[in-house]
Amino acid sequence: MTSPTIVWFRLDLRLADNPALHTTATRGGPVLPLFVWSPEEEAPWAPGAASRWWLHHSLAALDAQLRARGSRLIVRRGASLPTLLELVRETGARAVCWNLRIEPAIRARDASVERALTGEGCEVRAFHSALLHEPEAVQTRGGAGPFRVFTPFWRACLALPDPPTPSPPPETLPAPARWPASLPLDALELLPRLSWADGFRPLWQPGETGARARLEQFLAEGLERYGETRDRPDWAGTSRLSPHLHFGEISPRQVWHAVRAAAERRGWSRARWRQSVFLTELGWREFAHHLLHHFPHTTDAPLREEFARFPWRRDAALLRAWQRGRTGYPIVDAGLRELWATGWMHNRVRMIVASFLVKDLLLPWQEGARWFWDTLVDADLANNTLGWQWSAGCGADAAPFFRIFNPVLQGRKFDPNGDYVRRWCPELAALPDTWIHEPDRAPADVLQRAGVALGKTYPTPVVNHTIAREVALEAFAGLRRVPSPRSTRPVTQRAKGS
DNA sequence: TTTTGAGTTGTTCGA
DNA sequence: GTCGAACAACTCAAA
Repeated sequence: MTSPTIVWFRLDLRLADNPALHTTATRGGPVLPLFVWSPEEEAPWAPGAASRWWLHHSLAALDAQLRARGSRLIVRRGASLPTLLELVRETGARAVCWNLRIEPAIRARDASVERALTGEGCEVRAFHSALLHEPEAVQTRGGAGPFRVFTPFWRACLALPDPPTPSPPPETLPAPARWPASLPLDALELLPRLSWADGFRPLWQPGETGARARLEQFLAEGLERYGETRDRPDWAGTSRLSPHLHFGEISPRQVWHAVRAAAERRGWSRARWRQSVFLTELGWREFAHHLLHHFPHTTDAPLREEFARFPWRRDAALLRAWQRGRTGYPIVDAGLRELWATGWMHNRVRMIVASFLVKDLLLPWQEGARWFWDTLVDADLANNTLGWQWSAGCGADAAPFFRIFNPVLQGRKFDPNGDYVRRWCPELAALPDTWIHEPDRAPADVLQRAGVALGKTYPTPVVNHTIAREVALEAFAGLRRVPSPRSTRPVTQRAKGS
């Protein structure tokens, strides 16, 4: 009998389109599915509290699926390498397979694990499956380094051959003669001690089955009008696949090919589905991973170096007001409360609250990235880093610095009836539409009739947006006044009118 | 090498 | 109320 092979599950908690599992299952010999909980190795970006909640349920789902195929998930806790070596010794395994991750800390760890395992005479095989295209496969024509602008990056991706067709889940997985010990999932203590995550459960179905169901529902109901509906937080216009994609319960290749199949059923042209807004969002996920792969320091430091001397504020009270959804700007507060209650926030609102933190409050984007990291069930290092650097204007393909969201206008435009605000800020629910996004300007009698007492039942604005905008523009302009050390040009004149 | 066109997601102001 | 222009300058990617 062939010796057993360990399949080391990480962010690929699925059976279908899982090359590490597929390769192992097809070559015969017992399969040992393993998950190792080693958050210390991911520091300083170990999974946050909301991610742990998701991970617990996703691992339970994976174990159930494995058991349906005569297998099971071995759960261990501790440093990856000694844990793997121990299992190798216990079982006589001769090979370890996994699917690659691109996070800097993980890449470094995997490299040393691979060296050590190989040194012990263990075969190691690592596969790409987290992206449509391997990071090195997407290159500028001149070979002048990685892409830093989304549009040409995505054009280059679309010019590549379609990503490989996903493999089906293995029908059976040969079991070892004797199963090695496994911790019960609860021993990992992934679930919160306090019951703050109770609100998550009815909204999400972690695991491969839930991911597939979510995708099918979106393809049936959301794909057609995604371009128009995706910006409306009061509607369910987005796919909500992000946590499933993050944990690898579904792969971008599966999404790609499912979109293609759905489009072909509807007779869409090849150009139409490949250039659809939804697949372009998958392109942003690719781009985020591409950037993290090539610029690993950007998780903590701005890509545009001049932003390192930006005069960010340090104000714990302001930060706390933002985190708790008590800024006095309803669309901002609604978003942050949705995040707290559900572990997720609509993409449009993520941009609004990010712009508000960075440009209205002048708090460092890293604080926002940290908060999202701890509270989002879809917290993903590549996407989170890209999103925050983009919002702060310090990233690769960043928003121009003068693009400062007006939270009142954004609210009116994307939550025109105030349904989203009323849902998450119920203390404002009785306000008429006219004032729902701007309660501090509502006449006193309107507030009274709606039962709103500003400063008591709902906060007065923590900053005046008009003034905050001016201050932010001035601070961003200050970055330009100081020439970079290597610059030989004269100091740029301030724009007229200042 | 130099040049050229372009760049997710916006707001404000003035006609 | 609506519409177009201005808001900066820079860097990227490709010709």
